[in-house]
Amino acid sequence: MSRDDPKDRILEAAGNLFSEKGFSETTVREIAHRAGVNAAGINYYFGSKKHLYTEVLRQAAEEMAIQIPPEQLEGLPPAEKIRLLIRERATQILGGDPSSWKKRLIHHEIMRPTPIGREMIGQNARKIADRFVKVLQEILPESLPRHHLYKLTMSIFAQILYFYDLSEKLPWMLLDEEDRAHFNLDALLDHITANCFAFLGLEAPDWEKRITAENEIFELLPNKTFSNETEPDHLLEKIKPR
Amino acid sequence: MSRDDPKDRILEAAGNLFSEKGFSETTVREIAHRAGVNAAGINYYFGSKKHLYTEVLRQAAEEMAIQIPPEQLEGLPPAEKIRLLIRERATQILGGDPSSWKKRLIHHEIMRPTPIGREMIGQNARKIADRFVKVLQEILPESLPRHHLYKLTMSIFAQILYFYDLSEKLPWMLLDEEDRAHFNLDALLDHITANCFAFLGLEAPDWEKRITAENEIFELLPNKTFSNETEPDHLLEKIKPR
DNA sequence: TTCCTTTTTAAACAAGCGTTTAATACAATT
DNA sequence: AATTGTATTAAACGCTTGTTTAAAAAGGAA
Repeated sequence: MSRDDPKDRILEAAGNLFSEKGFSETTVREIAHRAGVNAAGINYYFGSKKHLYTEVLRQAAEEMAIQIPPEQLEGLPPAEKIRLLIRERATQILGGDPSSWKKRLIHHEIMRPTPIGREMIGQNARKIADRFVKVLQEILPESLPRHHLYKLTMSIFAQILYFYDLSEKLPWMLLDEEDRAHFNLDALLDHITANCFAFLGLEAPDWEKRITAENEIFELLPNKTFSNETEPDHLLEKIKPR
Repeated sequence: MSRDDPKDRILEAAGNLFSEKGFSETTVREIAHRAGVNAAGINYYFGSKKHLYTEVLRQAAEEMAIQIPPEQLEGLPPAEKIRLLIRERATQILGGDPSSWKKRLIHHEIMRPTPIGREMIGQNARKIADRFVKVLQEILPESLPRHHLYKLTMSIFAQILYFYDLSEKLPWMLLDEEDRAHFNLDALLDHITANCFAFLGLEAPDWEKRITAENEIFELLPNKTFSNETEPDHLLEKIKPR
């Protein structure tokens, strides 16, 4: 991971460009230029543009696969498990280092899959969804058909992904500066959770009290930058580096 | 709109290809071939590939702008207004002719805007969102900050868009053939509405009774293929223990 | 040094792109 | 039938793409 290894420089440049403009809009010459290497170097190190993309995508998927260890959830009341899972996903996608290209790339692949990433993302999404469904089954009556659980899970994913997507568009969506400040990670997480809980007929837990307890768990996640002591980061600032 | 007018044939072919593969992945030669004209014909009729795209996009946006006339909403209880608005959006995006490229193209532009379509879509989305917010304001206490209304509106949009997106991915998401059958327009609309109502603390209306009344309104919308003979899902009744 | 391998580069390559050109075919009007 | 304006086409243009080539540079080991 050294800064002057050309291979790493290429990966870094490619990750940023691919995540911003997609595969086919990004040219190898552009990547090479940003990485400070000759265009031929990309084929020298990675064989082809496609191989480079798969490698970049692999790295991104790796980071996205990090999750709360199942043992941490053992024993908790189901309602809190749900909240933690929602928070895990939201933190994974809405939180963390906003300048990291890995989140953007995954989001890119979800929204418009390339043949290269389709399967990789699909399997991953399926696994995460099943984790939600399993917890939901603990709460809801056995008799409830499974598709209801999937729908609710999809609703949660939808909101997380869409709010991420929206953060770039807030300037024209919400003109009011003050309103925009309320679209930060914490607020959105609470909103999504409240939405889910209301749907399930659960009492909304006392957030403030929970948050300190949760943070003990989230400390363990390497990716976390979930701050609740500082004034919450404004999503807008966090996302668009340029 | 005659079938043998080359201009219309180009528009039709371009609409399909653009909506499937996006702007830059689609070549003018491909469009020309599918339209049965010479590649030069595209520039002859539309000036350039970009001009063709804007024209195609304009047609798509036109269809998407069709909405329930505001007079139809006058006098209805706010809860029903919301349900109608949700239904309007869901029908617009999830319903109708699935083979029509117009929905796909708009969805494409929302998910990954091109410079050409960004503003067009943005203004439209803003208008629709404000319509939701205005109705929500009738229900909720004055004191409630506006950003809550926007968040809820975004949640509704998120679910509609995501479920549309998901429909292509269901084969790997839900392996079970039977489960998949429950992801139809009616079921999803009920799910989204129930979700919204639960969040607002509203009683879920009696769907069956409402649906006949609604259809009188939806008859007026040209785009509708909303079937109410199928058994609607009583998601809320089954779930809500409160 | 010399020799051999690895890294880096400028240049060229073939293919595909959107677009232009100029010649042709068509249709209607005179 | 000749003319005029429109529609259509094959061919070519200029440019960019990803990739290859072959030569130069760099780096160690002997």
